[in-house]
Amino acid sequence: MAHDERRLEVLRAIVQDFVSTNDPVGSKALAERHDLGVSPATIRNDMAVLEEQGYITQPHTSAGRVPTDKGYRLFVDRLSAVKPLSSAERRAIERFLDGAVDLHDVLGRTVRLLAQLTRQVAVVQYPTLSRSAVRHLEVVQVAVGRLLLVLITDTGRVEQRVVDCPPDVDAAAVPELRALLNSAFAGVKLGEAGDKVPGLLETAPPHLRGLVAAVSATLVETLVEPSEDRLVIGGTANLARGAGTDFSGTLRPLLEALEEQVVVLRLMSEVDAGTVLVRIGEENAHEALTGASLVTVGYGSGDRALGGLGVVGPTRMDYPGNMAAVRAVARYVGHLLAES
Amino acid sequence: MAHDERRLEVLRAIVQDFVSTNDPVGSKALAERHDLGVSPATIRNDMAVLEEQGYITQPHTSAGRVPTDKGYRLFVDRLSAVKPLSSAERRAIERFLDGAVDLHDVLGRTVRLLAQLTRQVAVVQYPTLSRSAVRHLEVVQVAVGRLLLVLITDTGRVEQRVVDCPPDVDAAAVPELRALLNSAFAGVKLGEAGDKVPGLLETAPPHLRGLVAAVSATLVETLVEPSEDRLVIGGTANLARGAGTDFSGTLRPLLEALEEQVVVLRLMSEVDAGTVLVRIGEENAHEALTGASLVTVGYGSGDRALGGLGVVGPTRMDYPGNMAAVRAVARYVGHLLAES
DNA sequence: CCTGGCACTCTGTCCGTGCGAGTGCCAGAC
DNA sequence: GTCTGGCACTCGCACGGACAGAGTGCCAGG
Repeated sequence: MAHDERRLEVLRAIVQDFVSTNDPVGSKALAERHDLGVSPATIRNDMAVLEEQGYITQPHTSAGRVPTDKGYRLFVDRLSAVKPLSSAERRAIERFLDGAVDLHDVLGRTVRLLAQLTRQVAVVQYPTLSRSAVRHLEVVQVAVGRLLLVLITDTGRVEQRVVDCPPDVDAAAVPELRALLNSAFAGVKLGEAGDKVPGLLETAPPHLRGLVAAVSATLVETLVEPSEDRLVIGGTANLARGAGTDFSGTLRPLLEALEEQVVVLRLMSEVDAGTVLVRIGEENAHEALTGASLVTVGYGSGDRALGGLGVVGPTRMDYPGNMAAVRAVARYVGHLLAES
Repeated sequence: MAHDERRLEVLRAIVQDFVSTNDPVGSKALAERHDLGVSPATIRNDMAVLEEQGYITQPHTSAGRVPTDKGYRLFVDRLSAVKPLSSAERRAIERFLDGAVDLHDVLGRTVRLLAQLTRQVAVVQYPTLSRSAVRHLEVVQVAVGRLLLVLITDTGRVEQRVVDCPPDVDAAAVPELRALLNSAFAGVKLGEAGDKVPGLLETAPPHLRGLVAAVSATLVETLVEPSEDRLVIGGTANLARGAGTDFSGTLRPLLEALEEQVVVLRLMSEVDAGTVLVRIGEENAHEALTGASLVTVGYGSGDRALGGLGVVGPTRMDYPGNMAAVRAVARYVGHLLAES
C-alpha cells in the first residue's frame, strides 16, 4: 500500500524533526522540510490517522504533533537504519580508550566517552563477577584474626573482602592457604566456584580446614550476591541541558534512580552482547524512568555478555545515533578486556 | 557597643530566616519571628547599615533583604555555634557505616550517609595514596611479557597496574620478585617509596634487576600522580530539589565541575583533619562553583589527613548543621579506617 | 485520492491595572 | 542620643483582557 508507506514516512519525519527541534511539528513545516511529494493537507490526513492509531499526539488542541512512546517504538523497530559512525568518531573511541591503565580506568574512560558521544547520561556496568574467571587469589594477614582476601579476575576486576578467622593462625599457614586456593580456583568461573568448595575442603590438610571454609564462604558470598555488581555513571550534566526542557519536574527522581543503581542494574542484567536493546518511556517498569529512554547493550567478546553499558536520556533522543554509538563502544570495550 | 551587637543579631536572624524560607526577609517579619526587642523601624535602620557594609542586599528595590557571600562569611565565622548532632543522627551514622565490607563500601556508604544527613551533594575522597603505607604488594603474571601489580594499602585501598616486561621472564622469578618487593616496601609510606628504589636495585640479584626496575617505576608513577586520587560523589539529586530554585541556570556547569573531579580534588587537597573548612560562593576560584558553598574537612586518625570529605550546596545552606554533620562523619570514618 | 481554501480553536504573549510588601525618612517620645 | 510610629513612595508580581499566530479539520473541486 502506498498509503501506509507514506504514513510511516510521515511518522519518521515527525520523529526526526521533533528530536532535533523539540517543538511540536505541524503539517506545513513537515511539507517544507521533507520531500514527501504531497501537500500539507494530505499530510494532515495522514497525521489524523497516525494519531488515531496512537503513534502521535498533540499536546494542545492546536499545536503540532508529538510522537508518543508507541510512535518512537515503531520508529526504532521499523524505520531507523543504524547510522554508521563517522570515522572521526571511530578515531575518537580509539584515542579515548587506548592508554587506560586498569579496569577502573577503562570503565571511567568509557563512561566519559559515551556521555560525550551521545550527549546523554552514560552507564557502564563492571564485568559481572559470576561470569568472570578467577585469575588469582591473594591472602594477606592484616591483623591478628583478620585476613584480607583479594580476588583478581580475568577481566581485571579486583575485589577485596576482610575475613575474620581464629586468632591462633600460624603465619606460615597463609602461603599454604594461598597456594591451595589458587590451585583450586584458578581459571574457574566464579559462578561455578561454589561447586568446587566441597572437594577443596576434603583434600585440604586438616589444620587448614577451618580457614579454607571461612575464606571460601566469603568468596562464594561475594560472587553470588548480584547486587555487588558495580556501576559507573557519567554525564549527568547532560540531563540539565537545553534549559531543562526535557526533564523539567522529573529530574530529581531520575537522578535518585540513577544513584540507586539497583534499578539500572536490573535493567542491565537483561542485555545480550551484540543486540542493542531500547526501552522507551513507559516501557520502563520503574516510575522514575517513565519519561526516559534507555539504550543498552552487552559487552564482552565471547558468547555471554560480561556486563552492560548504555545511555539514558529523554524519550526525545537520537535513537539511531545513540544505538550506533553504544554498539561501537561496547564492541571496543569487549576487545579491550579480552586482550588484557 | 550594644548597637553592633544587635546588628549582628539582625544579620543572624536574616540568614536563618532566609535559609529556611528562601524568601527575601523584611523588617516586619523579622520583628515578628525573633525576639529582638525593637521595632521594625529600628531594624530597618540596622538593615540599611548592614547593606551599606555589604553584608546583605535587596534583590529588587522593594523586596526584603538577602545575605551576601560576605554576610554568610560573617555568619559562619562569628555567629554560628556548632550545632551538636541529635542522638538519632549519631545512631544513624553508626548504623549506616558499620557492616561495611571493604573500603569501596565504606566510602559508598559514607557518601550516601552525608548526602542524606545534609540533603546536599556529598563528596568523599579516597585515602590519598602518598600518605598511605604499603601493606602488601602482589605480582601476578597475566600473560607472556605482562605482569599485574596489585598494591594494598593500610587504609584498605587496592590499586592495580599492568606492567610490561621482557617476555623471557621465568615463572619462578615472580615469587622472588614478590618477596623482594614486599620486604623492601612493606610499611613504607608511598610518598617515601621513591627513596627506597635505588637501594632496592642495588641489593637485588642481577637477574631480577630489570624486572624490579620496571615494577618500581610503575609503582612510583602511580603514587606520584596526585590526579589518580579518586572521588566518590553522591546525592546529586539534591541539587534538583526545591523546584530548582537554587541553581536554576547554573546547574549544568556545576554538575560538570563535579564530574570533572579535578576541581573538587584540588579543593580537597587543602583540608586539615579536624578543622572544618567553609568556602562560600565567590570565594571559590572555579567559576562553576561561584554560586555554591563547600563545607569540607579532612578525615584520618593521625596528624595529617588521609583524605577529605564534605558537601556542596547552595550558598543558602544550613551551615551550622552541615558543619556538624561533616565533622561527625569524618571523625567516624577516621576511626573506622584506623581499626581495619 | 489529493489539493487548496476557509473557518475555528487554542496557546503564548503583551500590556495595563491593582495590590501588597517593603522601604526610607521624618517628626516626636523616652 | 536612640528608638518608635506614621506616612508617602517604589517596585515587583499576579490577574485579566486583547491579539496575533500556528495549526487543525473539513469541504468542495480537480
